[in-house]
Amino acid sequence: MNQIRNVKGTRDLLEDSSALWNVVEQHVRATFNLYGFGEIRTPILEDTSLFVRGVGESSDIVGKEMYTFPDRKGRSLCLRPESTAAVARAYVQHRLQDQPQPVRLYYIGPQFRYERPQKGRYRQFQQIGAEVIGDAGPESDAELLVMLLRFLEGMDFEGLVVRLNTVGDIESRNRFGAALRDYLEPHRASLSEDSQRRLDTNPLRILDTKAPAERALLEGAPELSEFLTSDCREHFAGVRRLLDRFGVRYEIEPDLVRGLDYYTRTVFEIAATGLGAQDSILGGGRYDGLIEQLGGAETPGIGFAIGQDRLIDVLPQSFKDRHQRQRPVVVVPIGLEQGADIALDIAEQLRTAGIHSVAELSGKSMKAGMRLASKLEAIGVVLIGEDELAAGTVTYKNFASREQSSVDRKDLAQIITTSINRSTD
RNA sequence: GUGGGCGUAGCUCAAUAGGUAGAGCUCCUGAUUGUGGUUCAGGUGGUUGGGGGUUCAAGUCCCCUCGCUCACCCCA
Repeated sequence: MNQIRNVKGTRDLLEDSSALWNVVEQHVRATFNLYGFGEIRTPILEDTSLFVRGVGESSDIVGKEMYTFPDRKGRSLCLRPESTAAVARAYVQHRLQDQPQPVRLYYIGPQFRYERPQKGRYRQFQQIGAEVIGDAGPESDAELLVMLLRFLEGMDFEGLVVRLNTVGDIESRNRFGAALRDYLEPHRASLSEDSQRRLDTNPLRILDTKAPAERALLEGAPELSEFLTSDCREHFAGVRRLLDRFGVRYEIEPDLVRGLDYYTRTVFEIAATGLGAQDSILGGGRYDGLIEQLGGAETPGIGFAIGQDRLIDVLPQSFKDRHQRQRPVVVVPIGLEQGADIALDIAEQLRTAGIHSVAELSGKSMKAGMRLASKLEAIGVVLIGEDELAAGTVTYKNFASREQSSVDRKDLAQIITTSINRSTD
């Protein structure tokens, strides 16, 4: 019989890693709240047309990577491939324009894309994202990046550089797209199949090609920066001025264009080393036309998404060390009739005092209990046998010092607490 | 979707020119009846990813298939 296993491109996070995920998520909530962001939780299942309209038909995500299927009544649904479009949908649907603007939201949740898995790329992956909707100024762009860096630095990341670019507004993009098409059209035959298709659907995307021949050809191509409207130039200059003011390190990358069609003006990403080919840990940008595209009023917005799986892959060791899991006290009964009951009583008493504790319930030998305690890396064990039971005491053994003493049951929690505090000083 | 590498115990790996599967770690038990983590002894655990073929004989050779992994592509 063949074993049932997890679906390709998904994974189980066992205790060791899920603890780390939780720590990161706590750090997200703490930091983002500090900047006035509230959490939004949107469904994993959405109407397929949300992404067709929001992310764009010419994008690879919508074109070939979505988990799309008809439900029992034939409606086309999909597992969300990203969350910005869903947040924008919620903004329109719940009339969040009637809230004080801009609205600041963050989310943490799984996303799904049907791709060939590899290092740092999964079919179910987790994104941490934040969106600022309803403010068009460069201040929002800068503030978002400042928050992002505070978040990363809070986890001991060092030397990260933001890769920054502007792709202009719709008008700039259309003018540039036309010029790029005119330039490349004579060379159409020498372009890759993908690039030929993009020449018709979205010429901008050809800019980030890696094919050497195409890169060479692009050397002489018109540049996006020459087609920016004065508003777009001003906006980008504003973003840069503010980033300088806040000491954010960035590099301008003129060829940075992102794969989602909704991006306008500011786009950015941060890469990390140690991730192989999938080295981008986060990406984002402005999407001033998205809300309108989804049926709302003309409303600007900007956001980013962090790949949590990748982030955790490169999490600095010092941060992990600071968040090791709590070590328990193990309560071991010795040859008692109702040993498990009594062990549970004591463990429960310790928990009331806030001490992480585990009762040994197997009823095996005391040795087995002691072994369990060291497997669990316990800070100590509470032993209780006939003598202790009769005297109303227990024996507490501190594993670090190897000292043990007989203490009254009512004093146990207090004694353990002070011994913990002493060792962490 | 395309290409490379790899599938032997829970994990990391052995197995001479095809000869009937083994080690370390983990886990469990024990080393005079109430003391772990070290040490020692013993034990659990595999239809060698699956199917077919060649052969007296296949983990080993051939074919198919599945899975894992890395890269392209794309992106987080």
